[in-house]
Amino acid sequence: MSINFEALDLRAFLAVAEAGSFRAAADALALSQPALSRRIQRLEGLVGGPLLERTTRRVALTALGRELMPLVRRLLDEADSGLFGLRGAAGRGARVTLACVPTAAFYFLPAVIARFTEQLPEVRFRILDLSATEGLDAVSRGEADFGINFLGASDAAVSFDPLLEDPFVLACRRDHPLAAQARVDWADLQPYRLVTVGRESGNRILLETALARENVRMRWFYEVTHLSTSLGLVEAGLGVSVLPRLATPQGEHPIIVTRPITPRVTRTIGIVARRGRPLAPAAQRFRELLIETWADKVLADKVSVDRPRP
Amino acid sequence: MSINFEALDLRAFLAVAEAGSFRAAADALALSQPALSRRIQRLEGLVGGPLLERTTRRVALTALGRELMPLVRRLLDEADSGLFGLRGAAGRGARVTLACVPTAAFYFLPAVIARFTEQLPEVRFRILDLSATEGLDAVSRGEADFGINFLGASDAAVSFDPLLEDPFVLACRRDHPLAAQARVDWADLQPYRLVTVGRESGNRILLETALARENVRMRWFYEVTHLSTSLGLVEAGLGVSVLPRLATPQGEHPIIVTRPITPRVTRTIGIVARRGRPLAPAAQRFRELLIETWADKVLADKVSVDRPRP
DNA sequence: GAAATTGATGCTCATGGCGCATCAATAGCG
DNA sequence: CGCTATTGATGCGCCATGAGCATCAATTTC
Repeated sequence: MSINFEALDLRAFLAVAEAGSFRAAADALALSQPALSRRIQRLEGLVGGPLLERTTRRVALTALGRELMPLVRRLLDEADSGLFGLRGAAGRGARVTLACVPTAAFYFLPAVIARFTEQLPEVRFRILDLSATEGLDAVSRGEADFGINFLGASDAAVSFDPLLEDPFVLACRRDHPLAAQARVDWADLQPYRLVTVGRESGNRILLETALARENVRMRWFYEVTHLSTSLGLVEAGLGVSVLPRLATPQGEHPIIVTRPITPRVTRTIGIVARRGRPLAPAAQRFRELLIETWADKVLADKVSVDRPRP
Repeated sequence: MSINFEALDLRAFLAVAEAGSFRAAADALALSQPALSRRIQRLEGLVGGPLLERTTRRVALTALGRELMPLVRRLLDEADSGLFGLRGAAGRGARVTLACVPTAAFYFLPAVIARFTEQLPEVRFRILDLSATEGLDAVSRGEADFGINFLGASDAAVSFDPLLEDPFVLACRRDHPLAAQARVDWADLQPYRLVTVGRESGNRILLETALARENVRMRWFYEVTHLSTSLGLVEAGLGVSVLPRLATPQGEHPIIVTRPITPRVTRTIGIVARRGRPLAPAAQRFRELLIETWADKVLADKVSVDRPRP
């Protein structure tokens, strides 16, 4: 039969021996005096005899207690230095590598990285600013600990934890006729030249798939490689653009405004990570902080889109 | 901040590592599989990272887990051998020394020693068969772990835990006139020759003190050193005797009978132990068993006669 | 002798740990 | 490739445990 002590039992004994008082020891361990008294009694039960000789005014070790002291010191020293060393190894010098679509990177990461750095200042970050498909590949190949992406929900090799629903919106100049409307229909966009990203872009694929379901065809006049270039052309007055909300200017912009489009088309942004492979401690910790920070801000019901391969 | 692990956490981890299976490890530790799974999760939380990489069919240590293994082995080995060594010291080769008045020794001890020996067969007993005053001195001087005595209740140097109230009764031959009565008064004893023990005897002192309060004088014809000799003289027909109930034959005796005497005079038999000095583990254990065995058989309400020195 | 302080204990309540039921995932086999 | 058996994880309910509060008896100091 093994003896199932708790570290707190040993710490209680050590604290009493060093403080010479149950009350002082209780304070040192953030316990009440009765709680500490019971811890000592529990240890005495485990060991099989009294460890302390005490009156209401005096505490001293018994012979058995004196015999136990070096063992308790050794056990706690080894446990503390060993476990702290391991916990430190989980953090110190560690690097978290993330594959993020750019819009997500700038929106999600700064505040969370700031919080994280308060707790584990030595962890470094490597942020792969990639397209959605490239980011997904990086996660699948193990080149990134995890990614923030809007693709992956139907990929069996990765898990997908949604963070939020990001709607596609119209971006146009303030003096554009459509700017006068509080919201626009997809049909309202027909008369105007549209600026879009390339057809291999994840956003483009997503949008066109959604619009096909709504029986809507878009007239693309300008095709660019990056979403930020889209906004440049809109600002120059060459057309309007349909962009994810997070890709548009946050807050007031002197020239560009955004308008919601109905019927509403959204993309789900979430955390993608390779299945069956635990994250390194620092990455795991960061992931938890990310979810903790943004889960409260989910704009729609959190949707579990993680489904097994057929 | 310290890490408050439990020995069971460490044992769970070790068991899984050795068994290669949560279920097998759970069996080894007499836990259910879910309980063991949670123990592992708890340890991973304490350490700050995953210790095991597992699917439903395969369990392997992570790098962090491999790093933790030697520390866990060392901690548990040290704790187990150290604590078992101490627990053994509490039991093995131990000797319990008791100072008992003879009547108590034969009445109280046999059954309890039998029970005790079932649990700790290697503990030896030394029973000092002493008079009450000698027994009290032996306890006070530390020559005995504790004593069973009817003196000591008002002695500040010892604690007194009552076990039972033992009344003084009349012992006479079956053919004696007093044997015809169901009970006798102290006055009924006046016409007869009394056999008693020496005036330095604790029983004698106790009895005379009690009778003085009842305004009763005794006519002692025979004075002997031991209570057992009293019974011999009664049996020989030389007189009657007043003895503690426990000193008289238990059960049927062909020649001697006992009769209760009114008003009732009793002595309180209890455990006396030196104050402020914890008992050695085996003695403490025996004392607990003694109380446990006999506390249920207290003939009168348990009386707390232990009072502080003025 | 009174007062202050301490360790132990009774009591209550919230929490934690366990086992059961169940699910999803995995591996083996046909 | 589909089916089956088994496993680790999780939700849930229940019960035991551990904590703090109130209080007591004992000790020490003044």
